[in-house]
Amino acid sequence: MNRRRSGCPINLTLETFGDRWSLIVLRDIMFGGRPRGFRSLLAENIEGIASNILADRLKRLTGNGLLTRGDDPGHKQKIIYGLTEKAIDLVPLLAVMGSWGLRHTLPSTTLAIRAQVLEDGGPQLWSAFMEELRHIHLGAAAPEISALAKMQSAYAAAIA
Amino acid sequence: MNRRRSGCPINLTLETFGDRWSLIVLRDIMFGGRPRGFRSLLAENIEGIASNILADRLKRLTGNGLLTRGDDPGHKQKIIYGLTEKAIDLVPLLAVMGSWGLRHTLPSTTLAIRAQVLEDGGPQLWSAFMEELRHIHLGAAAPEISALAKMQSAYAAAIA
DNA sequence: GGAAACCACCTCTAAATTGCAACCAGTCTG
DNA sequence: CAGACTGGTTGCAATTTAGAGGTGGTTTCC
Repeated sequence: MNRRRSGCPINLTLETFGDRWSLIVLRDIMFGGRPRGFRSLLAENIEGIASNILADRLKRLTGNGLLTRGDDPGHKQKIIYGLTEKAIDLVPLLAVMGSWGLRHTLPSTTLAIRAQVLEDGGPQLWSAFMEELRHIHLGAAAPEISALAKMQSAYAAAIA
Repeated sequence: MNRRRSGCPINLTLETFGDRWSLIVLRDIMFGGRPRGFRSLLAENIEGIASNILADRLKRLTGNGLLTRGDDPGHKQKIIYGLTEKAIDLVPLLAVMGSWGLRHTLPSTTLAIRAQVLEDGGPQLWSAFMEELRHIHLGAAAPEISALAKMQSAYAAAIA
């Protein structure tokens, strides 16, 4: 039972996912384009997260209402992690973090593309992306614009 | 020499201040209304930061170009920490974090006011706040609108 | 039907970080 | 010149992290 350090909303947000890995895990699920299993999250994470850290964060994030744990109908043992509305509501935060990183750090050109698309698209694209995530993770209707597709094509264009 | 985990802008941002205390320290200097000294930051921090942690974070943030260390002309020993442009550029991030905290955590009513004012004011008020911070910390001209004054009066109104 | 691959973690260990309380030397104030 | 104030530092215990390897069960392939 960890009592809260203070009732400041910024502090409470920080207490929820203000460590070096939680947002990385959320980012991977968010931009991964589908709900994800443990192995795929572990293998495809570019920062090389350790399996015990990943297990711990998935547990915490699920406990804090940011992730859902679902069964895979085709595999009794497999667990599928999906985003909740609370996590989807982090899209603006991730977008703003990406923008700051673009301006004040030296990101690799290919990995910067996603952040650049979100910055250029602005709040309107963020909303479309959130709709898309509700479609993917919560079963809502598919939106007209696919932010993920925009990022994909921007990435493909940059490589060519 | 810690080499970076990846070139993703979100990750790089996280590596810069993605721990439980860095943003708390920045928040205190940002909303404190003036450049701040060590003792004042230590004594007025509501989360009860420890002095060694504060010293470490001030060192790191200064090293990362987010804070400036200035002398106090009236006290040879005193050091005044101020924000750099890089840190002032975090206003949107803090605002968005505050908004998320308002919606998804249970902040105390008085401490939520600041976040609420920033949310209601939107990007336009954020810009005014950033101008104000440039005035306070970088010696730029004073802006017409004072976001800090808005927060103050909203706070006063809420108490009455 | 047996082997190999895949599944979500768990265990162990060492290293790093955190939190706490006490302490310090120089500086200004009454 | 005593006491309060300055920005820290030191030592220590507890927690967290990182890395390597292992576990028990499931599904797939031949």
